[in-house]
Amino acid sequence: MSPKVSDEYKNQKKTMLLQAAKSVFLAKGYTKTTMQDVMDEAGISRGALYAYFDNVEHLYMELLQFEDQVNVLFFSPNDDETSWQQITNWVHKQQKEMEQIEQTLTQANSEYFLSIRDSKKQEGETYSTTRYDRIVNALTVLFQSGTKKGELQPRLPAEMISRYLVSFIDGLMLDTAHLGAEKTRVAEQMEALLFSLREMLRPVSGK
Amino acid sequence: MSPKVSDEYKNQKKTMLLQAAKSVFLAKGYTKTTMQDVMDEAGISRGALYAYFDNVEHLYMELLQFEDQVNVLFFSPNDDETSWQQITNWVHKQQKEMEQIEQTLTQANSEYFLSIRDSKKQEGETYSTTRYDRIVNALTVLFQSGTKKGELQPRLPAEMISRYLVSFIDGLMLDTAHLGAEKTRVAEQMEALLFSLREMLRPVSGK
DNA sequence: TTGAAAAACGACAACGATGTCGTTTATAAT
DNA sequence: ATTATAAACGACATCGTTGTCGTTTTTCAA
Repeated sequence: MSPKVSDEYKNQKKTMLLQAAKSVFLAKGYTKTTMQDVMDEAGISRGALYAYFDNVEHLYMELLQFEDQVNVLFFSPNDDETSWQQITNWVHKQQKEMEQIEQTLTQANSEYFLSIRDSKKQEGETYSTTRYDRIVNALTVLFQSGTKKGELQPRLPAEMISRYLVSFIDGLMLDTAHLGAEKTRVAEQMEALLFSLREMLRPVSGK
Repeated sequence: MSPKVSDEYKNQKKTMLLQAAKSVFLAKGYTKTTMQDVMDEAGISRGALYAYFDNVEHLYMELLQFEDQVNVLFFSPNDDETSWQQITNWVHKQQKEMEQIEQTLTQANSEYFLSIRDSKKQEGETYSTTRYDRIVNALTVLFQSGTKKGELQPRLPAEMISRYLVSFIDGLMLDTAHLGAEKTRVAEQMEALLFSLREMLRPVSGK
């Protein structure tokens, strides 16, 4: 008499299921994906899948958090690069993501967040809120530390610039998700973004 | 022996159905809306509704075009205002829309366009493409005519600025649609936008 | 090797939505 | 009034998805 599999086994299995789910979400987006799809993709039974996840929404939620976990690391304090370099790096990373948007959860993410509207009004503090705040905050901190170090001389409040930046990226991602990277001219738009950021942040030259 | 109702009657009825559909879409968004919902809202039978619209997607498509019809008028050539005034007017109009985003089809629009992904890849020229091009073009023309009149001295290509502007607006609308206008600080972000536009377009002062 | 407990299975009932189609009702020309 | 025709109705068969639950299989400790 005993519990039957290690907790590690269960974690591995869960991760496998999340991988299967991810490839379905990449192919079909969030809204059109069903539990059935995930079962088929994972080659697992109905009962087994439901033992791990209650429904598609929970499934996506867990996948999202799992993926976010990986991406947190980007904004670690970094003294090798100037603040402006860190900013342009981040911007280019976003650009890369858009240029291969088919291999990205961007579209599914948008669908997911849009679908939460009803559930959200009840609660108030949702993961999507937290997520938005987190990224805005990370950028704000970056701008502020750059300012303290004398590398930036912002002409607008740091937080305002952060939000502005996030809005632009979200919009370009959305448009690119359904029109494609060529149609939206991702590369050009990124130039325009950097132009704007330079005007807002005034990075001191040479730094 | 004869046809039974005037073609005008049918148009009126269609418009009524579109109104009913609109109020459902406002309440439930695109994805969650069913033909049944529209029947209930319109107080009409199944057969009648299907006589006018094949399915939800067609229904939304027609609604979208109907609504767009109304909004085309904004960019008429206008000599009473400077180009910069026209631009700020447009920006403020967008702001208004976001501040009452609950009464707006913004959310449903995003859902709708995101849901088209599969159908789109086949065709290539979809309404969403046309729509994007139309707005980009309208803004580009506005910037160019302002430049010719000597009211603007753009530091980037007009079309680049247009796309950039559209991306930002789309992003802020998306974020506002699921976080609310207070959370995203719409008003502040619009300030930041105007700051950027001023730097990009260099409107000559006094004009 | 055995047996208890957990994990995996898959049949099934229930639901909600879809699109069709035979029937009924309303319209307007005769 | 009559009648041909179209509009409106709503019952119905169908489909895909969901979540459950009794059964079978696997796992590991004793």
